[in-house]
Parts: sequence; structure tokens; C-alpha cells
Amino acid sequence: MRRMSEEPRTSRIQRQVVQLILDRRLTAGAPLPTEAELMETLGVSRNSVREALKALQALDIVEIRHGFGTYVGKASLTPLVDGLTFRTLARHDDDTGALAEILQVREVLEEGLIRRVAATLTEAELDNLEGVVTRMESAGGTGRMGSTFPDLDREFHEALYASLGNALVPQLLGAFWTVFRRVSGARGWTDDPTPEITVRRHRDIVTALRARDVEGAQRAMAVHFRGIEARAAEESRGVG
Amino acid sequence: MRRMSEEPRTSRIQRQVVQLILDRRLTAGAPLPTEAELMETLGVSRNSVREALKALQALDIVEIRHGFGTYVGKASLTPLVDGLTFRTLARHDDDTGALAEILQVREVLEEGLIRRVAATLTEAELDNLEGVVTRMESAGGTGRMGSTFPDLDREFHEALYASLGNALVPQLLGAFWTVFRRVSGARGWTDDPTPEITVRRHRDIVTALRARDVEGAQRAMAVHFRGIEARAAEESRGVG
DNA sequence: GGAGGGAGATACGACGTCCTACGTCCGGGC
DNA sequence: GCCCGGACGTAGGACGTCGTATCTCCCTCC
Repeated sequence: MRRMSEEPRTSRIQRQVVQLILDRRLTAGAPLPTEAELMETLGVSRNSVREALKALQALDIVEIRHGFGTYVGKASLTPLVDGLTFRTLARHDDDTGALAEILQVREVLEEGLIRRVAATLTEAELDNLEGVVTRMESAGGTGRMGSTFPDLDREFHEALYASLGNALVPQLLGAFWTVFRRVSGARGWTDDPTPEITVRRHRDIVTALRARDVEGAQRAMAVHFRGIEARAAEESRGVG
Repeated sequence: MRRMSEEPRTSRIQRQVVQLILDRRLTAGAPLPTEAELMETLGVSRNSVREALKALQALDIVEIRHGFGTYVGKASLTPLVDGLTFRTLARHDDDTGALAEILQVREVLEEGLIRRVAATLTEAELDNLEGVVTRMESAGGTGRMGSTFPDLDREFHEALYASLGNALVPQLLGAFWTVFRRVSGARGWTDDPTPEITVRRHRDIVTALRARDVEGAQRAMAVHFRGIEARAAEESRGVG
């Protein structure tokens, strides 16, 4: 009699490859055994190996370079971005609700984080933030809403939390930000019609931070998010 | 002359399958075309189809059931859990730092969320939370630290934010919680040596919430996290 | 002697075919 | 009427083959 409920090859191979990385203490960028070596080591066919590696690639746990080899991946939050984007787009009619959920999480995170960061930000970091805002002003002032303005917005929020020394925070916020932007693009939303207001909100945040006004900084961040939410609601009303 | 930098089949197929789901407005659980149909529709081999589906399965965008068919997935945060777990374990020596990062995000989230939820929690929901704490007490009191205690802990934190109406929040917190637990397990950490203190911290949170004491609830949550952080530091010191 | 280019090695990308495993459903036997 | 077993559809897995991308190294040309 055969064993019942045997685990599928592919998922077993996935675990074995991960375990191999862990056991050998490999870090991001380190080369993995070739597909041929893996199929021999694990005693499975090349198809199974490839399917397992494809799955791990989707999780950014391995990186496959055509004609070169397979490498340990950076384990970024790309899968989260893909998943959230799909999930939001797949709500077909109610993507406003899905975006609002993401926005609320971002809001709670940033309002809590800015308090933690307010006390420890150095003057140099504040100067840097102010520089980003200034660049936003000139980018918005030209009337040319290319790709630079959103990038600066993202840069602002990332620079804001750099001093935390928490690598996960900017990645997580960046993931949410990217989802928001991708969904906006897929829905054909227009650019921010009032960039000068958006820029001012950012400047308010820096001003409060420079004054070491924790409450004020949090309030300014909250106001900023009210603006984003209002715009999202507007757009989805206009389109839907 | 050939076109340079042609996109790989597999990733193109991935996008096409996702687009198919979006175009047909399919929702979680809906059946997808069979592998044979896809290979004909997209004009590619079955292996390519399978590799693409495997990648989408890893993202929980599709669900494959052996011998039955392929279906639209729930797009849960499983990929995030897998990614964060790997990422933490792959830091080999410094997993304490990685766990601390996750813990800090959880902490900021929960401290911000509890403020938003404090005003809107109904008495019935408070009763439910208190019931969970009571069950934690009896589970801890027996001395038998099986799997129920951690499950109750998770249940507590999920029930706490149910009234937000934000489906993403409990999933995100659950993901972080699961990563923490998996890493703990992989590192062979022991069970909470002082469950009675942990239970008390939970009860303090409920008490503050019942008194509609927003500041107190946030403080109680902060204290709870101090405890978790201390225990994590202790364990990793003991093992490392 | 050094820079550029081509040949070969290496490794992933894709395909076709075959067989197996799983699950459903229907029909025959009890 | 119930139960069991086999047919059928679908995914899982294996093998062999060819195609294509990247790197390396050596040879040629300047």
C-alpha cells in the first residue's frame, strides 16, 4: 500500500532550495547550484526544478539570469506589491475601498513613525528633506507633471524615515506607494491637479519637524493624508 | 536582425493570465481555463504555461488543485509571510535585528490603530475580547502551553481591529505575527515562561478600552510590546 | 602590447511527448 | 437503493532535444 497524501515534488523542492540557502549561509547575490546540479542532487527532473525556481523567483527569493545562472534573491517586497495590486484591481468595481484600506494602513504607519523620528532627525537630514520639497516646487512650478514629481514624493517619505535604521519601514511604505501608483495608472487617473497644495503640505511637515513640534508634525502628516484620500475619492468618482 | 531584449515567455504568460482574470472580472474561486486551453489560446507549450501558473500560485493569485483544475486565488499575504520569514532567517547571525524591525512596524501599527478603534468598539466586542483573555488565563493556568495560547493571542489582536472594517489590517498583522512565530519555531525558542504576565497585559488593554481611555489603551499596548521585545532579545541572547 | 571580436563553454528558455496521480461521475453489480 | 469500480478529464512529473543568452578566453589586428 502506498503512502497517502505525499507532498508534491515542486513544493518539496522549493523548501529544499530554501533550506540549502539557509544551511550554506548564502546571502543575496550568492550563486546557487545550476539547474543540472539541482536535478542531480535532489533526484528530480529539470522541469520540476525549474517550476520550483520559478515559484521562488516570484517571491524574489532567488534570481534567475538567463545564460548565467541562478542566484540568491534580495527577498524584496515585490511579491507584496504584485499581490496587493492584483487584489485591488480584482475588486473590479470597488477598488476605491481597497485603496482606502491601503491608504489607512499607510496613514497609521506614517503618523506613528513621524513621532518616533521627530526627536532624532538631525539638521542635515532636515536640510535634505527641505531640499526635496524645494525640488518638488520647481518640478510642479514648471507645469510639467512628468515622472519626477511622484518620484520626489516617494523620495520625501523614504528620506523621512531613514534615520530609524529600520530597513523594513521604507520598503513597506514604498510597496504601498507603488501599489497606489500602479492602480492609478491602470485606472487612467490624471496627475495631481493642484501640485502646489501638495508641495505645501510637505513643507508644513518639514517646518513642524524643524521646530521639533511632534504634535504639529503628526497633524501635518494627517492633513497630507486627508488630501490624498480626497483626491482618490474624487478620481474614482470621476471615472466610475 | 532580431529584436533585442525580447521578453521571456513565462513572464508574458503570467501577465496574460492576470489580464484574463481582470478582463473577465473573475473573483476568488472562479475557474480558470485548463492548462491545455491556455497553451492553445496563448500559443505556447504546456511547460511554459505550467511555469507561469506556478509563479502565480506562489503569489496566491491562482490556486492549482491537482486533478481538478486551476482557480483564481485569494491573493492573501502568504507571499509576504514567506518572504519575510526567509529574509529574517537568511540574516543568519542577525535575526534579532530583523525581528526587531518587524516588531517595530507591528508596534507602530497597533498603537495607532487602537486609538482609532477605542471610540467605536461596541460593548459586545469588548465582551468578546474579554472572553478571549479569560480563555487565555485558563489555558495558561493549566501550565500546558500547547498551541492554544498563541492562537488566542492572535485571535485577540485580530478581534481588536475587526470593527475597523479594513480587511487588510488583520491580514497584515497576522502576517507579521506568523513570521514571528515561524522564526521562533525555527530557532527553537521556548514557550513564554510567564504567561500570566502576558495575559495581564492583554487584560490591561481591554480594561482601558472599556473605560474609553484612549491614552491608557495605547500605553497598555506599548507596554505589551515592550514585553514582547524583551522576550525576543532574551531568547536570541540565550540561543546565540 | 593592447584593444576588439569571434568561437566555445555554460546555463537558462522553451517545446513535445509520455506516463502517473488525483478527483469526479456514471453505470453495473449486489 | 446503495455501493463499488472503472472511465474520463485535469494537473503532476519525467526525459530528451533544440534554441538562446551570457561570459570567458584566446586569437587576430592594429
